[in-house]
Parts: sequence; structure tokens; C-alpha cells
Amino acid sequence: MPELPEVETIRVGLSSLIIGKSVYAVKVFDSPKSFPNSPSQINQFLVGANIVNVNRRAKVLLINLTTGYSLVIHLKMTGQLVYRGQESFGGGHPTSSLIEQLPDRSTRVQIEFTDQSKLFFNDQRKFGWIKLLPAGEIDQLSFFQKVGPEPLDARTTPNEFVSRIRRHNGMKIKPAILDQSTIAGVGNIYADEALWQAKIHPESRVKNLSDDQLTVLFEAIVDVLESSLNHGGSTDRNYVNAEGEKGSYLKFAKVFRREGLACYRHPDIMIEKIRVAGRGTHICPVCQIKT
DNA sequence: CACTTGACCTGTCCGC
DNA sequence: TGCGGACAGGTCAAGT
Repeated sequence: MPELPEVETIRVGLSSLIIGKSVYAVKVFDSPKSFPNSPSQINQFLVGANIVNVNRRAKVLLINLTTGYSLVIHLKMTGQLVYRGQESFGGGHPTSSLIEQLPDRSTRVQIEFTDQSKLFFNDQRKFGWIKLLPAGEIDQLSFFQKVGPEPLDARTTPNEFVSRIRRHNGMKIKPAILDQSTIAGVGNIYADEALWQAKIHPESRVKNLSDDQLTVLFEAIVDVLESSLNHGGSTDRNYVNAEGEKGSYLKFAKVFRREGLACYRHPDIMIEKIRVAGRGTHICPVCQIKT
């Protein structure tokens, strides 16, 4: 579900809501799947801890604690992190939130703070997870060992992107940019949007694309991610921010979920939906020619 | 080794 | 209305 702009939106929201709070109690509703740590680890290193800050790497959130441990959170397809302040005592919802009462049947973990506010981890499909780890062990997780550079970090250059994607010269371009070792944070929505913007067919082989085309693609990735971030991310079905609200970027999407509608460059051509590497994929058949 | 496909889950939508 | 199958924004393991 959430890609870089959605996870970053949650990070910013959570930062303003939970930094400095102290964990009072933790409930895990479907251990061990969503939160595999033992109750004794949770009691020792999470209960009683204060929130230091909230960071993000790729699509992973890191909530750092005063115990030297961190909550490492991956929302995968349908995960949500929703905060309820003490004003919504009993789990009732603020008017801006889509979600009514919490916890609900998709709630996997509830973290209550000493001021009675709560953070809920909801996940309909149970693909997402929370892990409590010593901060020093996070970089050793295999995902962090191989994950590529952050596209919105100004230090990440187009050349670095080109050289990394050339490792996948035999692949089609779309699965190559979805691979988190190429560039961090791109998922199905922004892959389609960036490929349309760069006028590249998702089934084009990487080896058939020039360095110039790949540079244009990198710039398109940065552009669509920044634009989405400015609109609070994309809500297709499940995504909500830390306050339970939707993102609005899909109103501005050029191809994603626009099958049957006109291409913004070719008013008489309809966006098509095809399947690439097992993923639903949206293209303009005129803008994006396979090479 | 490089690359592709299926599995993990639950819910929803679509066609019969 | 009921039912089966396809599909859903991510990643990893197992397959070729």
C-alpha cells in the first residue's frame, strides 16, 4: 500500500504527535505475525520508553526509543498507523478521520501512552509488521543492507541511479525500478506515473534504454514523489495518514487508475491497463512505445 | 547468477 | 442473492 510519499507523510504526522510521549501499555492482537517480539522484550524495552524521534528509510518507519531500541515498521500493502489523542477518549474519531472507532477488527497492535492517547497499527492483510530491535542492529537487516539510495535526498545523483539500474540490464524497466535495491521507495503507483512522464514503456528492457532516457526517468521519479508528498500521498483504498485522513494525489495522477480515460498528451487516446511482471500497469499506448 | 513467479492474507468487486 | 475467481499500492522465497 504505502509507498515513499505515504510513509513520509505518516512520519511527519507522527513526529508532531508522539515525540516525547511515554509508552504506558502495549496490546498485541495477533502475535506473533504482526509483532513477533516476546511479551518480555516488549515489557523490557518498549513499555516505559519515551519516543525520541520518527525516521524513515525507503518504505520503512523507525520509531526510536530512549531504551536504545527502535520500533521498525513496514506497512506493506494495507498497513495503517493511526493516532488517537486523549480528546477522543474511548477510541472515538475526530471529524477529519475516515476511521471511526479504534481498535477495530484490523487492529493488530495498540500502543497506549501515559496521557491515554494511543497509536494503532491496523493491517487488513497482515503482510505488514512491527519489530522491536536494538538501534544498532537495524542496519544489519538484509533489507537495509541492499536497499538503494533515497530519491528525495539531494545527494542522490542521476548517475548513481543509472549505474544501479544497469545491474538489471536484462530486466524490464518497471520491475527494475520497483526493485528497492535500485532506488528506495518507488512502488506500483509512482512507477507507472514516472514511466508515463518519462515516455518510457514499462516493458522496455533496461539494456535498450539510453543513459539519457534513464536520467530523464530518474528526474521523473523525483518529480512524481515530490508532487505526491505535497498532496499528502495517494489513497486508493486503504491508505490514511497518522490522523486517519486520506491523501489526494490520485486526483492528479496521469495514468494510475485512469484506464479508459484520455491521455493528457493525446486527448483522443485512452489509457490502457496491462499486466507487467505480475502487476497492474497503466500506460498511454502512444506516448510509451516499447523499445 | 539473473530473472520470474508464487506465496503471504483478507476484503471487495465482477460475471454467471 | 449466492458463489467462484480475479485482483489489490510490497517483499521474499522458491523456481527456471
